[in-house]
Amino acid sequence: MAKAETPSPEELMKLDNFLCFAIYSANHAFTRVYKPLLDELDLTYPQYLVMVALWEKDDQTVGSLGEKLFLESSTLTPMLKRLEAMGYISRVRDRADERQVRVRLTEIGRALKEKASTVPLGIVDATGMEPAEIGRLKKEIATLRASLLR
Amino acid sequence: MAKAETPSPEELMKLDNFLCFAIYSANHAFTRVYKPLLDELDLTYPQYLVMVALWEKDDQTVGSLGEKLFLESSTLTPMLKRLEAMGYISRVRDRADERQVRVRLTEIGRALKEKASTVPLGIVDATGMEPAEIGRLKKEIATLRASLLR
DNA sequence: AGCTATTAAATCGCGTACGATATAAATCGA
DNA sequence: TCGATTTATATCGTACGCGATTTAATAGCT
Repeated sequence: MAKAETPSPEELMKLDNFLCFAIYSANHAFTRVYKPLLDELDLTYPQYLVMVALWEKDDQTVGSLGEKLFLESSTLTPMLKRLEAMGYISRVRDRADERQVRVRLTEIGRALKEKASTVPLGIVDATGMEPAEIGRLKKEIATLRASLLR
Repeated sequence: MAKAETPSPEELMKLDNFLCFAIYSANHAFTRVYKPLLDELDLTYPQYLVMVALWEKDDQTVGSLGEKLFLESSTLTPMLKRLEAMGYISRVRDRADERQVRVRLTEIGRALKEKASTVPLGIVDATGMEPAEIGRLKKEIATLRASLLR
């Protein structure tokens, strides 16, 4: 019986057959969908992800945020400074270990969670997918990410 | 019988349940996997995607490249200038329509395709997935992208 | 205690990425 | 044909994102 064939090098070199490109362009597409929703909150898409991480667990170090978001301190530090300047978070050196910086929500930052509560529905809507289907795809991609980072 | 329930707002607000975050972080993961492979070619990951598009179809305008890659001229113009400075492509105003810039591979740029031919295999390998599975996932994500851009 | 190694953030340089705007060329209409 | 509109790139300002390096603080070892 016919086995699945290894794709020819020609087929492998077509942009539209690249899984990485699908992900690359879907990521940009998400950014565009989020833009109008996040403009209301004065957040960029990456900033929003940081806020989501903090709403889920307040008082984290730069390092632990970086682990969760898969970002380096060289990316986070400037972003966090902007969020601080906007009054959404505070950045304070840890008294017990002065190497670490503790990132905490301000009252305003915490309150923003309510205002942001309608965002996920808007996104789910834009995907045109059922929640269960979204969950399955999300899981598959998270598994892929884990393989890539191995 | 039990129907799939709509997730609670609490569940919806957890970072690890975000499809967008899975894609966002998988995209970064791909960038990291590509890095060592593309260093050999002196290309960044986005530059590589442009080259792939040109290897597939030479002599394109900035606009048509942008459509295929979902990028704006404000992103492409500087990128293309770098690829031109590296000697991989040429940028020439179209004689018939001076508004357009035709992007063409140089001999060196064309030759680079051979050197890049082993890259896709390395990536497939890093995904830990079967080609058929990769194709299916790629298709799902492309469909998602289309929904988001609708 | 004192020296070394490690760790956590921050800084720097470079390359995307986009929205808004500018510039220049082609098209369209009266 | 000429003026207004549209189209194709380019430019500018802002914000990621990372690798390499720096700085400062802690941990670890003798």
